[in-house]
Amino acid sequence: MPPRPPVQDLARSVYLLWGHHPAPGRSGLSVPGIVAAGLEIADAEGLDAVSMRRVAERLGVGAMSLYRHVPGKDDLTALMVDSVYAELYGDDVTVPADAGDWRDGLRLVAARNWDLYARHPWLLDLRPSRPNLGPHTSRKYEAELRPLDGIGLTEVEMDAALTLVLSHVDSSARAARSMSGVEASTGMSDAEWWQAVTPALTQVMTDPDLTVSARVGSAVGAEFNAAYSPAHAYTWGLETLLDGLAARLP
Amino acid sequence: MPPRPPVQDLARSVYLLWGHHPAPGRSGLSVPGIVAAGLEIADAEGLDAVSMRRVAERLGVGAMSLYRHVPGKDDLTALMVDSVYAELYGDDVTVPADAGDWRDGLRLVAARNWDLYARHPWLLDLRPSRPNLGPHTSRKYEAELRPLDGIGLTEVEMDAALTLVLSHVDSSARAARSMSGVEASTGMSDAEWWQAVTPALTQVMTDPDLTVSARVGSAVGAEFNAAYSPAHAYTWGLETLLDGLAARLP
DNA sequence: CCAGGGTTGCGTACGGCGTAGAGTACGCCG
DNA sequence: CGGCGTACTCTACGCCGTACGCAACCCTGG
Repeated sequence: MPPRPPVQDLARSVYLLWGHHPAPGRSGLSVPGIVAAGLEIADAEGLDAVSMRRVAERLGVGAMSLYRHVPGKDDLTALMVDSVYAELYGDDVTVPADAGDWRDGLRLVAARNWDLYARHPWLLDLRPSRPNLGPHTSRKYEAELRPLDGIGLTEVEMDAALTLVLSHVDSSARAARSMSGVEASTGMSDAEWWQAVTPALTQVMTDPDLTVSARVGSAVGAEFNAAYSPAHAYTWGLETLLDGLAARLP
Repeated sequence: MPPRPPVQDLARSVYLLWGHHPAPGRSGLSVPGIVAAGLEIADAEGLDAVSMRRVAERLGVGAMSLYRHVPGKDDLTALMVDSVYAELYGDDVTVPADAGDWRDGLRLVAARNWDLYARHPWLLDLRPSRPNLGPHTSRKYEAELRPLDGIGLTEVEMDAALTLVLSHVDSSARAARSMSGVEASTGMSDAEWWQAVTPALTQVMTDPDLTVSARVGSAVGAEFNAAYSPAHAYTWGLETLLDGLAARLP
């Protein structure tokens, strides 16, 4: 059982996210610089490669120097997340709502998040935790709720609807990465992996009950090797969701 | 860049999942025993508490002894996951399909997964990776696809529809845990956390654009403190999804 | 110009992790 | 009872996050 963090630390984390951080010292070290270094490492080598020592090394500084500016690794990660969320809609929280009707708004929301995952796949590796309360995260939430405002949903339903859309994007992006991108972190493409695993699998998986999944699996596999586009699964799921939401409107 | 795992290791992992493991040695150490120990630790203290040393300690054995039976930590985790999936439908892959029409089938699938997350919250902490190809995972997939068979969807759509439902359960379960359960791993309840964070947040979050999210946030918060049930968000989202799927049928 | 002191940065160290590889002790078979 | 193969364990390596205390620096007051 870890010791409970003092209230003061939680407050400090909030202040830090909202820009209350010390001015650069004599080595030029600053919170934005540290976050930028972390982002470069994460974008290039994945989340696991981001350690305090690596970040410090990239900045030409001792590992412990970072702690003058950032309380710890978790706060650094939170800062990184909040930082990339700034890319979504610029500073304009009305972007999704201005895209058209509520369906167009949600399509834009989904597309922007989809693209963000493509640029920063490490976002998919974050461990679930408390909500991140940074400024850009807040504006993201605001911007993404707005297209749902005034169309007949309760507040709680608005939140649930948005969550539905975002979690679909999340899982689609995960599937897409698993198909085309984990090579960067494992040194092995998805095709190579399947090729390596299939012999053992066919030898051992003799379960006669697996009729439907065998058919579906081979169909999906066929599409994979052909021109299967995870973007298609993403779009299909999104439109399905939107139809479901439409059925919930007055 | 980590070294790519030899093909042989991947095959070994598959064999291991499907029950090809050495007989217990003189200290009684066996793969099922190791997995059981890991599960007890994970259920009681979360996934982070499961280290090779802890598992070995619980079995009264040296840490390295585990490696005679299990190639490494990742394989142990995969075994743990496959093991809990056995709880879902027993050995009967027809359970969801027998629940009624396809909607009832998916409702049952969702409910069983929801309950599984309640029993084993650490499932939410798994890092996304390659699919787990164990026997119970395979039967899970089969069982959950069956209610979708023959209702007019293509194979690829069947897979997408199932993914939609499962990812909704996943994100709902995550929200539910964040509301009522992270205390076990952080030593602090959600209410305490909000209470600790709110003062700093209100002081710093003065963004005038946050109109909709302020309203939604406070509405959701009000429901939280009252009789808000994450189960409601789960049910609402599920029914929305099912309506959307219905609209996709011929 | 110098002295003092507070701030900033860093070196060392601790306790953890996963696990490679060499060493040990056990049980079985002859 | 001897010997041997295997099941287990020990030590060690290179990582991790970070507590602690010292050193180097800048800024201020004289």
